[in-house]
Amino acid sequence: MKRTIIIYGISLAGLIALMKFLEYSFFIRDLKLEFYLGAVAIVFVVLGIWVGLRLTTKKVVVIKESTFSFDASRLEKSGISKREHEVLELMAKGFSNQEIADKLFVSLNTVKSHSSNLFIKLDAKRRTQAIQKAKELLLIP
Amino acid sequence: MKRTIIIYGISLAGLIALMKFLEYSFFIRDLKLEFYLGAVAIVFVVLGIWVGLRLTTKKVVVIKESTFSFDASRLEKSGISKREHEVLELMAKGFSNQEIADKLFVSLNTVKSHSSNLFIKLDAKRRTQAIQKAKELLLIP
DNA sequence: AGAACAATCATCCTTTTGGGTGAGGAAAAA
DNA sequence: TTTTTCCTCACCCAAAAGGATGATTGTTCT
Repeated sequence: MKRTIIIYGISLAGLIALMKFLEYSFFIRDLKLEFYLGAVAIVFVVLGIWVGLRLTTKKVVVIKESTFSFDASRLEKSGISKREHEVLELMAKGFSNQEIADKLFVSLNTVKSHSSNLFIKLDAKRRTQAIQKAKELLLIP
Repeated sequence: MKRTIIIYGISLAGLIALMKFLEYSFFIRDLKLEFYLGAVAIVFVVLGIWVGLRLTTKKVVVIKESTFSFDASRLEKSGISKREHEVLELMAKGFSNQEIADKLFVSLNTVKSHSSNLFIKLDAKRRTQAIQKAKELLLIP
């Protein structure tokens, strides 16, 4: 970030110096003003685009994280029920079965039942594997 | 994409027209050439930045999906060693500790040691939570 | 050379997870 | 009205995961 600002500042200073030089050089007398202005415009457009690219590089993550649409058709096709899906989401967030049970106001055994069914439907042996597969199938963000 | 090009083209045409107008207007005679050039440069830098932002917004998703760079600085900052990172990656793929041990040609106890250290460094109590946090920190894809 | 760290492995113990099985009630589909 | 599906819960048992602690062997930094 700091490097970007420094590079940009140096480039700007260099271009201003170039402008000063051109202003009093023989070019200004030979070429038309329009061409001179056009050249300056093009240079600064390129510079602006470059700066714009630099500034946006970091936004990538935020945009990607926020856009996830729950597609009901994908859920139906996998045979996972709503309750099972809720358990799956909390699992992926790193909660234990007991914590999930508390959040959903059901017993620990119920959560275990849901998770067992999930593993069968997702063909997984562990919860981490189930999460991984569910993410591949875009069932969870 | 097409709209961006059209909008940019129109803006450019408008600015060229403006330049033409200014060239023959009274401003050109009153103001110094330097100020005129400076104004043009600023306008085109802003335009360039705007174009640069437009061009990158749509590419965002593609870039995120395909390219994940392991940033060594992020690893150092988190205090996670290479071996621990390997274990973390295999964990996230859904492998059990025993499977990870087999893949890395070490004992089950070693994997458990690494995972315990990981949980401390990531401030997690379960492997699912560790995976979740590691993904947030971009330590794993 | 000594300190610090990474990687390896072990033992003991507790908690969590997962598999198998069964069962009751409510809601939806046949 | 049956049948099916979903949600709920229980019990038992086995496997996996996790916590605490300590030890050995290299490598790297001071």
